[in-house]
Amino acid sequence: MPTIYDVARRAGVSAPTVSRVLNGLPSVDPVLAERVRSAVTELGYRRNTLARNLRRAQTTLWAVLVSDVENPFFTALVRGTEDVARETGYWVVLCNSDEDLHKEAGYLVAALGEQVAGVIISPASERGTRLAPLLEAGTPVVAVDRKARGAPVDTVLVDNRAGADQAVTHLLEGGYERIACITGPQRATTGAERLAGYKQAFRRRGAVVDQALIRHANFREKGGYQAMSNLLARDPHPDAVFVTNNLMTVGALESISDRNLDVPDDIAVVAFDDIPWAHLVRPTITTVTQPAYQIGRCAGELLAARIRNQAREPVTTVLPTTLHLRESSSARASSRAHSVASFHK
Amino acid sequence: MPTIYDVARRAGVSAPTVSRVLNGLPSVDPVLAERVRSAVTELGYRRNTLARNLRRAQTTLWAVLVSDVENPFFTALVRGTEDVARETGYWVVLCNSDEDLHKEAGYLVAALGEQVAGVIISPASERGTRLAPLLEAGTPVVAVDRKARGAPVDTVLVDNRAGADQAVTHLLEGGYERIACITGPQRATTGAERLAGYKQAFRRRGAVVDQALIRHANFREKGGYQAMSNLLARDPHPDAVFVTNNLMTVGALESISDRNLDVPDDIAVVAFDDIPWAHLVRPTITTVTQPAYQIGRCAGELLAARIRNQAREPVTTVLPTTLHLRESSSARASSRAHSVASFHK
DNA sequence: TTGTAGGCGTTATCAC
DNA sequence: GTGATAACGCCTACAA
Repeated sequence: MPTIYDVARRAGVSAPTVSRVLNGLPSVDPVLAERVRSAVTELGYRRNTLARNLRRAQTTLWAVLVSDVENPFFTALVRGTEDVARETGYWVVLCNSDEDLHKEAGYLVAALGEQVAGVIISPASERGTRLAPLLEAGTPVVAVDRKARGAPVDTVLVDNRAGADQAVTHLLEGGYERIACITGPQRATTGAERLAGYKQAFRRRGAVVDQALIRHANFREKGGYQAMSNLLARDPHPDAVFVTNNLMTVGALESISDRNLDVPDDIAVVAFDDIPWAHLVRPTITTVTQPAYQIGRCAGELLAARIRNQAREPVTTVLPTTLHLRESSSARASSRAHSVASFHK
Repeated sequence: MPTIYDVARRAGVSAPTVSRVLNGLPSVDPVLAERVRSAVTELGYRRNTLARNLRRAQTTLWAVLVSDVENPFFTALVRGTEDVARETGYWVVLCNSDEDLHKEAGYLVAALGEQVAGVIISPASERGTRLAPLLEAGTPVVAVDRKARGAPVDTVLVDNRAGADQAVTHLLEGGYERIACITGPQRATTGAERLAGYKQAFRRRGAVVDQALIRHANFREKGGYQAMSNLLARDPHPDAVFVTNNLMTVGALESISDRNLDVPDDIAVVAFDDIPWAHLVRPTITTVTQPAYQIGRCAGELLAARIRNQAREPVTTVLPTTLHLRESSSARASSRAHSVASFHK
């Protein structure tokens, strides 16, 4: 494997000059630069990234720490980040915290050790996620999807409260009365804020929130299933449910199906997050969708900007959600004929 | 940031001894080892991975190059690999070739430059994917999901031909006659082998393959949609279709739905790959499922084994597929009453 | 079992 | 604008 010295010898220059050409520094004689470039191609020289990393005390890696790689929301998000990374010359290391603070902590330690150029993280916990060591070491960090407390970092979110409020208001206006909420772990801000939006919708209409209809689960299919089963065991059971993420919704729908209940006749469903291939699911599901890919892109751009300028004040970008009305939440039987019609375009 | 020398000084030993303790080498006096360990914790020392990488001329990264990060098959596969990587002390760098040979080539060059410890790849092309430079540099490579020609590498596959044969035989036995096939790009072995299995099913029954019912698409939803639309424009249109991957199946189902055709009454559907949340889709889809997570684990284990022993002969592991009979392929009207019953458990 | 010496390939610093 | 020199932090001989 040729080194920078082999190139230098062949081009008749010194090693630092080769380095300058390789890094595109302007202060090099064009003639020498050209000699260097041809020497590089002749020898088939490739820069040793490892040596470069050591010398510069930094890699060209971004660590993206998501809560669940198998959740399509995060996959789409990562795709957005990945595209920005490619455009700006970075690699994306994808890590999966599994909503597990220990696993997450392990990855954060590793990211620090590898001296990654930056970290994008959906914190497993608002308070429990320890970003301080990274920040103290000067590693740029962007929080995504969820807030991180006590750490002034760039953040990309959606307006969870407003999105949830809109979804639940839609149910209230449809005539539903016993509207349950299946939300995520309390330590994640998404779980908390979507629950807050749920409550807000009631309050604005002067309605009372029934705490007995609120469940906290783990953002997974299984958690959604259990929470829904638990809710359906009540008498009377809820006539509608707002589920705060996509995977829990799948579980909730299974539970409803297992009891041979009909959506929306027996129970209406509105979900936060997109359900991939929602158009193939019957009935189709009303959702609050987030611009996942855009969130990832935005986080990537903020990270790239912070790497360029460490001093900049941290910013928080809030992207909008969209309520997609579909069959699972059509208005109650009394007024359904009218409402359903309006859902067909 | 303390270095190995700071630790050495504090522990009253030399730097190499610290290194030995850190790397768990046995030839260290237990007393000294203990002194080193406490010095490490007292100083909050963390090994500089970059320097280590340079010295060892290797990283602790695995590059996993998949054809489509947003395809749940690959996501599940990556989870399997990731788990093995964690168990063996590696990081997974996830790269997305997007079935694009140029993008793939770019990542392969980068992997070489970063001196990753190993590469797991689902080659975008049987012949076009250039693994030679990696292999010449001594980088362990495992091909996954698809074969790579001209490169003797460990490989993890499923029996695509048998799986496809089984699926199509099922349709033939159900009384379907004009069975179309939507398969992937010819350069990917999965596309070719599943098509071969389709043809094999016909031949074994002495039936004739109608080339006009075969379409090649890009393994994406859109490709499946277009191919299906094209097939449905025929008169008479096919009475069944075998689609060779999950995303194309989604597209095909959309196309069928757009024409207001009924599955399986107007056209039966059998898909290769699992459809996530297949149980929520109506009608439920008959699928040939692959053990995606296991494939990923297996690839990870082969990679770890090859890193330990470069000399070992390359092996190919073939995992089985499973045909899941569901509603979308129940036997034709003439005999449906009987067959449907057998599908309900 | 432990320490000494040297180098991995690059880039930063400083003269010139 | 260019080159000599040193250093990044670690690990692997080899010698003791």
